[in-house]
Amino acid sequence: MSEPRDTRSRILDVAEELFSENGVDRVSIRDITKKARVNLAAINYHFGSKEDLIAAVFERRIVPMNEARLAALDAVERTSPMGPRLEDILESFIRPTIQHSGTTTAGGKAFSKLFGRCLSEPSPEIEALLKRQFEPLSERLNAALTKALPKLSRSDIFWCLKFTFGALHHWHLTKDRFLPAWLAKTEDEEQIKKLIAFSAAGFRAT
Amino acid sequence: MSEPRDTRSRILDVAEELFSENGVDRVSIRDITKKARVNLAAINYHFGSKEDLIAAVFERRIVPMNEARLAALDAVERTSPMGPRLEDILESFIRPTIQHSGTTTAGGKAFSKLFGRCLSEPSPEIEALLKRQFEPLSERLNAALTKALPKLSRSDIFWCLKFTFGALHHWHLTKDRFLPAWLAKTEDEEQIKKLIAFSAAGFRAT
DNA sequence: GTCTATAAGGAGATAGAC
DNA sequence: GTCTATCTCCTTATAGAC
Repeated sequence: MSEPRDTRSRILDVAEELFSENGVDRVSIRDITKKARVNLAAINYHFGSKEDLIAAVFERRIVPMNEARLAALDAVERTSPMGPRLEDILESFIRPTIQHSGTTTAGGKAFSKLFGRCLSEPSPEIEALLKRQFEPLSERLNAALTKALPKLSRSDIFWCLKFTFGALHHWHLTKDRFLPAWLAKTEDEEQIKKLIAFSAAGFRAT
Repeated sequence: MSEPRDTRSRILDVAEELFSENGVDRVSIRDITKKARVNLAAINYHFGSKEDLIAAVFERRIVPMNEARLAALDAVERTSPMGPRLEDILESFIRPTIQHSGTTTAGGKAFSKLFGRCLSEPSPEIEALLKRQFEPLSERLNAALTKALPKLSRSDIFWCLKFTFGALHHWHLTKDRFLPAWLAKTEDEEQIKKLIAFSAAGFRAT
């Protein structure tokens, strides 16, 4: 089970690893097919083009991640019919970040870099992909937050959510880089809790 | 004055614009020399290689930006010998972001994308460049924040600063993308103030 | 400093056999 | 579905004339 799998999956796994390690533009389809030990023509056969492969690699992670976020938001809204606490709303979209691009698997480690790359990637295809994947989630979060913080304007909520997402993403992207020698090791779980507290206070101060 | 300039500067200007628009790997030296109306061989003559050109483009912005951050930190420390307020420390590194990669010039707009790209760029040269450019600033900020928030541990300060930097960077990178139709237009100046208040509350809640 | 010409190689994609 | 062979194009970098 650790090696066979079908050609398509092997390509996805290797592509994710290499893309995040070296950047999509610096990885050739030759690099991928060689490492995956599949034929050079397999990528074009299974995915159509390199561009479509990039989208497939990305969607394989982001779709379940955002589904988990929506499910978590559903869950807290069901539990608190009066509207969930701010912290619970924030947790519903922060926690799936580490659970689904988890630090456990090699591919998971890879994904945050790939996502960061997509954010600064100006390709219209990727821009559309991001919009499609995040718009419904963003709408739901904004609605829940508006209910939890009735004194804030919609704009304020939108921008605070952007700050929070930025903090989350940058933490995830660089949590094992640029660390000073004196820094104590901390569990992801603890850092998530800190981020939730940090952001919640930020929202309330606005 | 709007067009002549020397070959070297013309290359830097055009490279910054094209790199951020299309990504460093998707821009060839041919694209740059053509648009800058200089000879194809000029990049290798003036900069040595494409890689060195990328570093030069990046450093041209980041060096003065971080100098401005350090100068602002010096200034608030001089004004408050007992140690500056948390908000003033945060402002000293947040404000230069918009002033130096300013939204005024075309090149400035370009820079935040280029920076985002560098953060998710795994090239060892760029990683070293970032480290060299940010380590002294990070040390200074951590020291000032430790003084302003004596109850926090060094680790907590480090991670909160990372959250803040992430929020700042992501805001800057996406402040004119992924915006819902209903969103009211806001000035950068106002958003900076919101970010300072947001982060300061986050630090104090930790 | 600037230019032309070219070297030397890697890229994505596909036709067509098996 | 898989493979080989190949087409076509574009890349960075440099040698050497002006």
